[in-house]
Amino acid sequence: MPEKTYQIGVEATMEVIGGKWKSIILCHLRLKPMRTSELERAIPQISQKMLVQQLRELEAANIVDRHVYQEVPPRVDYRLTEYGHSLSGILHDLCVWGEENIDLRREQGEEITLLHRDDL
Amino acid sequence: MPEKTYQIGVEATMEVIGGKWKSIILCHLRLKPMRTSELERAIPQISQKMLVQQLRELEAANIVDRHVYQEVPPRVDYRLTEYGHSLSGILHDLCVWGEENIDLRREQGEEITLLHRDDL
DNA sequence: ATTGATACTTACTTTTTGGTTGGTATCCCA
DNA sequence: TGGGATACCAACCAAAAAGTAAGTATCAAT
Repeated sequence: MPEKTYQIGVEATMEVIGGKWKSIILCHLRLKPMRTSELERAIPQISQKMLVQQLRELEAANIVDRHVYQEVPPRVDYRLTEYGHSLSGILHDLCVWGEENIDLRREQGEEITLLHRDDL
Repeated sequence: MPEKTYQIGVEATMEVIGGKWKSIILCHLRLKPMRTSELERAIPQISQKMLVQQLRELEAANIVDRHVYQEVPPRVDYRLTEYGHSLSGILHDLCVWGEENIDLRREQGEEITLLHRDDL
């Protein structure tokens, strides 16, 4: 087996929550389980392909659990696993820091808007 | 001016610390100011180009300050700005979570190594 | 038999990110 | 006069990530 090495812990964390979409998805799932279509509505810019792909990667990392209801029409939701919840504090802090960053930049004259402030 | 919009705070945060290198650089600078050559040694996989490029972007975001000493041979170091320090807690948590993630994966049989555990 | 709803899946293209190589600039010192 | 040391920059190319569009599968209701 080829050995994988990291220089510093944050590298491993960023493999899990890095990229354009994973942290956004996780910030939503942190608050409640959500169906595919709900996530699509909450993250309007994401394509179906990226949503599914990122969810699969989060499942593989044991962060997200895919829950299938035995119903017709089909129904699935996604939720943080117990291990996934260990990211909850970090995700919260990332959201809050970003909100403050946006406030600051707007005060400095940047044209910038935050649409949905999830007050957590 | 074209208005920039975010759906959720974490998007803005990830613009600042996202990508392959920024969080790693910041985790080092969090502990002490460092010279270019020191950062190169601390992050052996990074190319000069990426190091400089990422530092410039962090400067532009007011996270990192470039400090030039008036000496020959030239000497420069980089350090977190006061605003940059507001990320310190998050950076610490990202490192710690990653270290624990690596431990867990090794316990589960993955061939995986963390070279430098900065005990903070 | 056709449509509607949901949740994917695949093939293909574009964009973004990162890597390599080879350069510049400054000044001291031998 | 020509290394050596440090920091940085530019041109070019490769690889990875993300976007688009269209198709599959299931089963119920009409």
